[in-house]
Amino acid sequence: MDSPIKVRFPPSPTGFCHVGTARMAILNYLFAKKNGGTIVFRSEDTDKARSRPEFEEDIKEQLQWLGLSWDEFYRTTDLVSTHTDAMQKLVAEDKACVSEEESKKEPGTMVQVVRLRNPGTAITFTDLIRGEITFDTTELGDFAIGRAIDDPLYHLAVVVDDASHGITHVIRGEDHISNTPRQILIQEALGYPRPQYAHYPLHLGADRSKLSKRTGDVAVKSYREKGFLPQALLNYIAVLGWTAPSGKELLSLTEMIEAFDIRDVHKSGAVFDMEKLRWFNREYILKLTDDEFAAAVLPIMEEGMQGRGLTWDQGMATKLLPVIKERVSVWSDLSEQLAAGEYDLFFKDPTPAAEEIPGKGNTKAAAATHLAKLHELYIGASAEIFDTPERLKDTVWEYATEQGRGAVLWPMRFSLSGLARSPDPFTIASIIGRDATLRRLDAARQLLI
RNA sequence: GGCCCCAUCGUCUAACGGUUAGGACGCCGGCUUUUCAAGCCGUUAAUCGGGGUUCGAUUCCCCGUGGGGUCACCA
Repeated sequence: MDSPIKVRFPPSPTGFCHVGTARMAILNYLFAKKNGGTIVFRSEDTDKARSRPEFEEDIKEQLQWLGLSWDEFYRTTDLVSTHTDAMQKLVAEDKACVSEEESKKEPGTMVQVVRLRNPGTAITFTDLIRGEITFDTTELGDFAIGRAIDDPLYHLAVVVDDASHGITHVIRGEDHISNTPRQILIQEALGYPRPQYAHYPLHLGADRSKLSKRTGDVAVKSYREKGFLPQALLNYIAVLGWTAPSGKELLSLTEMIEAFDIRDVHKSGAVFDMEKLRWFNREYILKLTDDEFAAAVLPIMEEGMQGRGLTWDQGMATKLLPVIKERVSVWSDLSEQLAAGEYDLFFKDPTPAAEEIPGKGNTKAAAATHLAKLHELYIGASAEIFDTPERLKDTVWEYATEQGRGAVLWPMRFSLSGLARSPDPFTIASIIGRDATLRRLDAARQLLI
């Protein structure tokens, strides 16, 4: 009977939750869930100077936002007495020693340091992702495991904590590969069992160096603030460095758990590609129901309208939803479009420049004629044609085709939008309605004479 | 520099000795009811180099080269 699988999320609360933290959590989560294991969230706060509660809070919050969870929570410092016991045991057995040394941080002052007496053996361990890895540990020397007998350092704390909690699998980034022999040495000195190790590659910045603040955005919170959907970020981070046997990229958390096998995690680092993340996000936006989409978009629009000094019109905004859906990959795109005034035309009449109304190669006189004709066709048609862009198109299509579509449609679109780039004229007309359409067509025509 | 890890299109990857080296994102081009967006279709593009092993290497081995990680009284 195998012992139950148990993994850990061991972030140190010395910074905000970044994508590397998320990646660590996702891989551990998928592995645990796939194998019926449990997860313990351990806040590694042994560095008292740099650890801060708000960082710990942020890490929990962002991980939960992504849809992840854990079964137990504790802080490394909760176990200091256990760490002290372990160090005392090592000292008593002469496997470690306490020495007085000159402080490296404050030269001149003497400080106590606990060091492991390194037997200098070769350590070989099997990595679930990379296979056998061997280190000659003599070069490590008698490395430090505590600042004092009651003040453990990272390596000692990790080993004692993992053993105390019965951790069976240590899944972490490859920056920990070289830490592994040290930790195994401590385990062996303490007589602890060795967990299974798996080291996954790191995410890289565009310049292929370790992803950092310098090489790109790393805070999960900043992606959240930009308006990325948690499912999309989660999916992208998971798939960047792991491929499901099916080869599918778009996977829900449930599907990922189902398909997960630690052996399918890649060996080499991958560049974090913002464009592809945006594509994932758009795919997830498209999966949203109309209600979910409206709930997310309307508040952003209201804020954007305020920013433009325009009166909020929820009915109009609601009619605009389909137009927005095809122009947005991330919510921040919408904020930017709003700020650029791209949607102003739906909330107030535009002020098109007369010279731009005809469009290239056409005269003002011709444009004025076309606008007059469009006005005539629409005013004579039944009001229901404004219900759909298709009917609005059908009403004038024959005329437009006959006169040259560009020559007719550009003036129409420009009169309605006042913009060189905008949604098509029929869509605009159906959204702003009959009155506004007729009014704008006529106003533009008058500018031309 | 020592040690460790890694190496297929621009990017993310598939191909577990035999494929016209496949897919995705992006790029570029085309189509669709003017512009923009979206959508659809299509094109371009890769096995780091050199030795082996083998009838046959992207795949196995060795050596280079390149990239990354790590060498704390941080985690």
